[in-house]
Amino acid sequence: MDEVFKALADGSRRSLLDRLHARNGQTLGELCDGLAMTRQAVTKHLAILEAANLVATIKHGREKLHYLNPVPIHQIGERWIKKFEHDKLKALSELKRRLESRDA
Amino acid sequence: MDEVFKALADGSRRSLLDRLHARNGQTLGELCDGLAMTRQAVTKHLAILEAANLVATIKHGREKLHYLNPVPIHQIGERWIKKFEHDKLKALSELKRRLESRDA
DNA sequence: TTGACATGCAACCATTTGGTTGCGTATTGT
DNA sequence: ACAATACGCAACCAAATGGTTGCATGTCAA
Repeated sequence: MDEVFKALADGSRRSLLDRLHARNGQTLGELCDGLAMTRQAVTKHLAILEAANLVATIKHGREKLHYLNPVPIHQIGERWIKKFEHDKLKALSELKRRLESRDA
Repeated sequence: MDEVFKALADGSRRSLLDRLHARNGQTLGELCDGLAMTRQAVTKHLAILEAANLVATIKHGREKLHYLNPVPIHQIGERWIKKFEHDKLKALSELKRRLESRDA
């Protein structure tokens, strides 16, 4: 879980996931297009995403195809974010009350 | 948004949020209890969470009270995670198909 | 009033991170 | 056959990160 959070922490990596979401199965070269970064840097980012199980790859000849795996993202939503949604209003009103009364 | 992702990337910070979720409005000293870390380190983590708008603080005498703000967490769920949930099955089956057939 | 308590602030440190350059290797199209 | 293509690997680098120690400051209680 920590690996997934760390992988998602970087904007370049999130945009790589976005691009795979837009078109799945892209090669390394395709994923490099338009990026202000060397191919080797992109490789490192993809390796981190792969280690976090967010992308899966298969070699096809001399090309490497990258596939998005949205399951860990979904898990973060279910196992982590969900528990904070419950008390959204509760927490807000509690803070407001505290802010308004100095005599707590 | 990037600030929130970065803030959530650290396990210590996530556990601070968990502790505030369990009991809101804790002081710095209370949040330090049981942590294998100096008070100053905890202060830095809380500052990062505050900069990401994940906690709000109010000074009360010589103590500083910390309140959880779950809104940015909720926003990540809505604006980022949600769009990846849609094609969960689609992506999986697509990958499976690729893995099974070498002749793509 | 004064000592203990809760916190703030700054300098410093090691490690991690995100990126580079350079070179090697396998595959492919002509 | 061979040059171009697509990628892998390793060394290196600057900056960010996560932590520390030391000291200063404001507040409360006896």
